[in-house]
Order: sequence, then structure tokens, then C-alpha cells
Amino acid sequence: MAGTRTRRSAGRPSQRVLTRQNITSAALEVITARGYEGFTMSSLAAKLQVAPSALYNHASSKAEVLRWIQDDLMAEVDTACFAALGWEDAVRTWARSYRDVFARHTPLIAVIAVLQVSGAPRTLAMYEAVTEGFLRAGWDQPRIIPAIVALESFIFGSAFDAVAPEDIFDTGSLASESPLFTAAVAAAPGRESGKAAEQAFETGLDALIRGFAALASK
Amino acid sequence: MAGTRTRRSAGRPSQRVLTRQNITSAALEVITARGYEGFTMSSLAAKLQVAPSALYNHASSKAEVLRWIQDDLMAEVDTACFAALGWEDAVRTWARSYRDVFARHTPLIAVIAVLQVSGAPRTLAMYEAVTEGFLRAGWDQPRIIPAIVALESFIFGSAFDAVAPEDIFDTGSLASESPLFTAAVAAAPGRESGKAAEQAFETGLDALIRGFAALASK
DNA sequence: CATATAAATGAATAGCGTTCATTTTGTACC
DNA sequence: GGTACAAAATGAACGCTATTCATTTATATG
Repeated sequence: MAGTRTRRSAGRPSQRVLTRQNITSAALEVITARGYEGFTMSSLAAKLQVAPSALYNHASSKAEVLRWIQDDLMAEVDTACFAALGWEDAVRTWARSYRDVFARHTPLIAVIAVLQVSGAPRTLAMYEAVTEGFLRAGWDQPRIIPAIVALESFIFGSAFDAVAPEDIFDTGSLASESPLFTAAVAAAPGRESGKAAEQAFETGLDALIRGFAALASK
Repeated sequence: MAGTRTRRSAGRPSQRVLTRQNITSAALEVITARGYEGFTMSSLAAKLQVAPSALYNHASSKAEVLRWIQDDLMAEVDTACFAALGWEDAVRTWARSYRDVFARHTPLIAVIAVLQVSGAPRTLAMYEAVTEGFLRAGWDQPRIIPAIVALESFIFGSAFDAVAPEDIFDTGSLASESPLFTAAVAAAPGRESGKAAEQAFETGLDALIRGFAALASK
């Protein structure tokens, strides 16, 4: 048959191609090049020069691949800041990088929200580093998790906002029915410069941090 | 042929069946009964007792139906609170109802984030009511939109959190590698009662509101 | 060399959203 | 009341998806 195709090296150590890491990296390349709507098991297999069905010897489903990607991306979130900066600046730096990473991967947010940390070592490492930063800043242990979760919720929501079209708030023909909102949108800072999402993110981050400080001291 | 099937009433006014509102309502029924993974153009058509292709005479795509649903749901968000309560309590009430509505519809959050308000009258009405509430409380006009967007981001993120499994933070076999986080999770309030998400939401909402108050007065 | 295991294949399946030529239906006009 | 017209519903297609499975191929071990 036509089975005489170039197989990968017949050498001894026989480099495994379809490892978890290789699959994850290839998936990220496909996503970067063609977006999430262009990321299919077929396109992933093509990138790895393999038949789609071959993937199922290593991943149980596409959802599992998405989970791998998610955990992989968590390593890109800056946590070194907690060792280098004061709590407030560290939280800002961490939150910004966290948002930036997932603004490029909003379809994964629904995945993270349901992801068990026990199967996501890098995600867990991220949480550990953040927790350590909070403890070092003198936070009461029971308050830490709700604060992190609240920050995370804000970050995820902001990731969606960051990739939204700039003109979502243009009221168009309905402007007359929403005069106050229309005026407020026109008066909002960062409007023309395309930095409206940035403004909102910094505003919310500021408020959260100040609010936490106020709450901790009561 | 078998074309002799019971058509809908041969009466005069001929009640239109596939109106935008009917389609939207039927879609919500399907989603309530079978979830978003059970919501297909087929299942929607079946609920309306119509062939799937008939839907395309009235909606241009499934995405459009999702946008209709989204706008429909916005009417369920409580904005009356802004006329009845002080700013702080009103924001709390609004935010809670907003989160509750979309916690049941998290797949729509990605839709909202991209949705043009000009095509979503109820969404726009919601924003108008909220803006009015902020103005009445004495907010500076340019600060209002960033604050609303920040709150909204937090609300959307919290909607995901609200429907996440309770045991996502169980570190399992990796507990020894994340001692600080594991201990913090164990010490977090609302853990056993299944109210952890609630705690985080109220914590964040509190912080945001207090933070806004602090920022406004500077 | 024989055998066991692991991995890749290609064909098949069921379901998805969507398109399209055709038919059916309802309405307005003469 | 018959005729023309437009709106709407149909069923059969299309291309795509994730996934499965029996089979083949390749590698490593005794």
C-alpha cells in the first residue's frame, strides 16, 4: 500500500512526538495563527503531521487539550512580582499580566472556572505564590482565598472587556432613549485613544485594592 | 404526498409563530430544560414545531438568536433598586441580580462582551437606569462608565465562579507542593456550607464599593 | 527471532450550523 | 372569486466537527 511513507526517525531513542507538551505547544501555535475557531482536532493533527485519530491515544478529548493549554498559560502569569515588590504593586503587576494572558485566550476562561487545580500543577503553583505574597503582607489566613477569588473574577471579566470592540457602547439610533448613558459614554476618559478598557481595569483594580485595605483594617 | 399535515390555523389574522419574541422564548425554554449543550437549531425548531431551516427566514444565525436571548435576559436584571434605595444598597442589589441572571447563562457572557448596545434595547435600558442611579448619587459624569464597566467585569467573572464545582481548590495529591494555598483554602469561610463563591462575591463587591467611595472623594 | 505493547492509521458515525431549490401558505388586488 | 405576489416552511443537501474502532505498523523486550 501507500504505507511506505516517511515515518519519524527509525533511530534508537525514538523521540516521542505526541507528548503532552508537544501537543500543547502545537495547539498554542495553531491558536496563535488561526484563532480558537480555527483550532480543531484536525488542524492540531495537521500541525503535528499526524492523523486526527492519533491524538486520542494521548488526550482523551479536545476539552482535555484545552485544559493542558490553560495550565500551560498559567506559567506565563507573573508571580515573581510578589517576591520583588510590596503587596500593592505586586498585586497590580500580577493582575495585569493575568489579564493580559487570558485576554488572548478568552475561550479558556470557561475552562478555568471549572478546572480542578489538582490536575493543573502550574495553576496551583500560581496560587501558591500569590497566597505566599498575601501572607507575607500580613493578611489573615481566612481572608486570603475570598480576596484572590474576587480579584480573579474581576480579572476574567476584564479579559473579556479588553478584547471587546471599542464601539460597543455607541448607542446609535437609540441615543435619544438613553440620554444619560450616551452622555456618560461620551464623557468617559480613554474614549478616543482606545484605552477605555484600560481605564476601567485600572479603576476597578484601584478600587479593589483600596477596598481590601480598608476591610483588612477593620 | 405526506404534505397533508396539520398546518397552523387557517384563520384570518394568522398568528405569526416565528416572531423574534417567540423564538427567543422558545430558546429559553429549551435552554432551561436541556442546557446550552442541548440547545441546537434543531432542538429549537422542534420546540417551535418547525423545520430547522425555517428559522433562517427570521434569524440570520444561531449567534443572532443568542444575542436575542441575551438582551431578553437583561430585562430580568433589577434596576428598580436605583429608584428605591440609596446608591450603595442599590449597587449591591443590582450587582447580585445581574450575577444571578448570568450565572445561569454563562455561555452568553462571551456574547455580551462583544454585543453592540445599539442592537440591544433592553441592555441599553439597563445601562441608562444604572447611569441615572450613579448621577443621582452625585457621581462625576466621566467617572461613571469606567466604574460600571469595572463592576460588570467583576459580575461576569463572579457568574463563572458561582457555577464552578465547589471542590476546584482541592489540591489532592499536590497538597504538599502548595502548603500555604492548601492551608488557606482549608481556612476560608463558607467552605463546608457551599457558600464560598458567595463569600468571595460579597467580599469583592464590598471592596469595590468602598474603593469607589474612597476614589470619588479624592 | 518471536512476542507483547504502544501508537498511528483511515474509514465510519452522529451531530452540528447552514444553504438552497422547491413547495406551500397567506394576503392583496382586479 | 380567481389570480398574482410575497412571505414562509420544507426536506434534502453540504461541509464541518469531535470521536470510535478495527486494523496496521512500529518499537522494545524476552
